[in-house]
Amino acid sequence: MEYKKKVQQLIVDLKTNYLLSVSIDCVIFGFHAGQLKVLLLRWKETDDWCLPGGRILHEENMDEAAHRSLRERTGLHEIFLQQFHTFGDVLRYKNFSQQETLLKLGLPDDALHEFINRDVSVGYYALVEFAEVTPTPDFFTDECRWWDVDQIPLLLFDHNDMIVLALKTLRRQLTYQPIGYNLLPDKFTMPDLQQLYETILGQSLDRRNFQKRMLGYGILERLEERKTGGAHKAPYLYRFNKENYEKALADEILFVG
Amino acid sequence: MEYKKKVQQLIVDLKTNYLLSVSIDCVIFGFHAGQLKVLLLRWKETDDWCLPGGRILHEENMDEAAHRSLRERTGLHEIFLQQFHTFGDVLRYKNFSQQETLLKLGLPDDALHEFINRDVSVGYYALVEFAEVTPTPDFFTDECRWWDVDQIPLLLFDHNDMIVLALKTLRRQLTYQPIGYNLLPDKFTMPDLQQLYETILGQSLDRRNFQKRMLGYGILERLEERKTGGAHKAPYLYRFNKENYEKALADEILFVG
DNA sequence: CCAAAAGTGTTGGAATTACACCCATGC
DNA sequence: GCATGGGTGTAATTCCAACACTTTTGG
Repeated sequence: MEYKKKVQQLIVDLKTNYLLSVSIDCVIFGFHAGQLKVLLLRWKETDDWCLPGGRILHEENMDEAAHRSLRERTGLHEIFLQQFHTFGDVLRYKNFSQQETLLKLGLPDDALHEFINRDVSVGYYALVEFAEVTPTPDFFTDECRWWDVDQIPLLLFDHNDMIVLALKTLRRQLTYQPIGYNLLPDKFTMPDLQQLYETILGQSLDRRNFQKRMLGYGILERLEERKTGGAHKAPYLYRFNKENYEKALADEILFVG
Repeated sequence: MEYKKKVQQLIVDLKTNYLLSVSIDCVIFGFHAGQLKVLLLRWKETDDWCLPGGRILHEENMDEAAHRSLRERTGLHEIFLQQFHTFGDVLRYKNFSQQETLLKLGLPDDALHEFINRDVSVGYYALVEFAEVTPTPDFFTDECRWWDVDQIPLLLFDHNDMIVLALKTLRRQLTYQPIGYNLLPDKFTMPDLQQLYETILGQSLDRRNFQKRMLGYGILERLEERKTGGAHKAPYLYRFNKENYEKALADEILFVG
């Protein structure tokens, strides 16, 4: 069988070209229609969803491996990517019927230990611009799509835990670093930015105070243009001042919270 | 040669019983005489120092592996231990002459790739009570001792980077979580606690404001006793209220900063 | 009795929160 | 013209930082 052969080949490839015992999992956050979203993959022939992941080549930095995996799943090149935790429990492989999966992949039972080892997995989270992503499944999956962060189903392995912790880390980061450069389009309105913050934090903020605060950090440039087409008063458009934005990222000032 | 044989045995042991490609490094902080200290190991027959580390057994949770390593190096059982970053650059193995090391260990050149692989390393930091530690070298080292955190020499691998980042993480943690339970003896004075904070933060704090703040969090219990024997006015002794302390740890309130 | 450390409260300023009115646009 | 959302400033409060005097103890 052609397919079976390909899987065997893949396993050999994994064993020879990649670091053993370590994998990478990515929580890719996007923002659309007032909702924070996460990109998930569905395993072939199943209803089982999981996070996109990858492995590390022998001569490759771990961060580069994460970027590479992300590129493959989203088509994006320059993305904000950050390690948030490394998961090393033996029991990570819950919610997963190995037998069943092997069956579906058309593999013999004894391929089991070749296929799913006990790995340590390094969790990264990424912030990407929703509209620019082209979700792309990999060899083992046949669907890749966005899920609302508050409607995630039961995932394979410990991937639900990963999303929870990634979100927690993101919220914390929001309190000492600016966020938005990687989640919003180039030009955006103040209400857009506020909605992003509110969505991530899960609470509403005062419009006027929020604006004062954001402008106070000097990371925003107001453009001459306004956003037209809305049913109401046209809001100004803003753009991030990349230089000051980077400076704020480095300084780790207290932001919101 | 007896020694050589033992090394070969160790390598076999590593390859069969432990996860490949993943290691653990621990930055163990202690506090003594107004100084923050880190526990370092010196490689046999060299002046090369490095952090204590370990590896993960196949059926062992990563956190347990870290605890086990720590137990072996310090003799301590219940320690505060926290993962802070995972280091995955290919160039982690700087400041390290493999040739030289193999020579000193009395191993042939071709043992090189068996011995030092390119690993991903998970960094943990620990907070321990200085007085209760019994520093213990391992097989590859013949000295284990405390170093002042601001007098660390050039270490093997990327271990200097690890200490810097561990300290940075510790300082950040100090701003949203209480610290002290694992670094101070059971009973301590307010000036003791303040000195700890000042040492970690690297800055002096106002005595009165500090006390107000700490008492405000309700994590301290003042005892009837006072610390006698000092040349001056006897300060009160305090003890952490474990329950409230744990609650504060979980709540992640804003503390100092 | 003097030096050195510890105990304790108050006050002023800065930062944060709360809050209200006017303006533009599409229907 | 009206409903909806966007733009803007001020007053009240809270939080934090600065600060000084008294007490105890050993020498």
